[in-house]
Amino acid sequence: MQEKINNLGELELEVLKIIWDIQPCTVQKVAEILADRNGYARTTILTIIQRLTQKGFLTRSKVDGIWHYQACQKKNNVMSSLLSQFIDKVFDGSCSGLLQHLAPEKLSKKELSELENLLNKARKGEKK
Amino acid sequence: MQEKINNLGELELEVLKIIWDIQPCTVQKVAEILADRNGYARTTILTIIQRLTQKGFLTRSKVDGIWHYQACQKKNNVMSSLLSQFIDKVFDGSCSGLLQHLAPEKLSKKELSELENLLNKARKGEKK
DNA sequence: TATATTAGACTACATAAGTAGTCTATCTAT
DNA sequence: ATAGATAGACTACTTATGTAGTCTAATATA
Repeated sequence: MQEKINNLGELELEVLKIIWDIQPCTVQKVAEILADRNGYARTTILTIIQRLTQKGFLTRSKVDGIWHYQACQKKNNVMSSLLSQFIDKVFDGSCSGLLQHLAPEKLSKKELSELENLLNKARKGEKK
Repeated sequence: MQEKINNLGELELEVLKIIWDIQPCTVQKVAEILADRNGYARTTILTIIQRLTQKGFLTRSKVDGIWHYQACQKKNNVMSSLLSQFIDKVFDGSCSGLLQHLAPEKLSKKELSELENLLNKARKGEKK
């Protein structure tokens, strides 16, 4: 169902996340946020956004002479895809492997109930 | 507790995994396995193993004039570290995020019981 | 011993990603 | 109209990683 997302660097992902939150938005806006957080130069963010656009993660439209960007892939899809690729690469596709390395003592209450939820959902669809 | 492992490429990890399995071993041995699987040149694997050694993942000792390699970091530690970094980077450190993206319908029976196990362990240590 | 094979060091080249500078076209305000 | 500020295109440099070749030393074999 999902396409391979092998080509998404760390900063690129960070920028993409910001855009998911505040889209539609300008380079300027994203740059401000990231400059505050990490002191990146404006043109660094510009470049990243340009690359994200090329790679098909963003679209843009001009409003009053300024480009406004929007994500054109759903956050959930991208996240799921990243996760499944990670599981493939690190745990040879086995969720087991991953699960064994999730430190139980680090899970919060909220996470615990999510876990329970996941388990229930899975049990339900089980049978076979 | 664990050091950052930011510097481990995909092929490097693949090689490291093989070495965890068959160590102590020679470049030759690893190269054979990977040549079969993916047609890599012998020297490609040599290079990867050299880099892994530099990066502190492997040690070597000469036996009859030939280098034998061994991992010097535990597989479990490396895996955990990779996972936690991934969670940091993709899900902003939240296991929740990850859990929500684990597709329940993809979990096998074995994985289900592991999940249950994890949940129990966590519940036990909960209280606070 | 001359030759073929093997192992390893070193070099090299490509691509992706991080990072940012320069230059140019606007736009805005004096 | 001119000067400073803004936005964007382009270029550039760096490091990590994938990929593999060349050259040399050592070993085995004919």
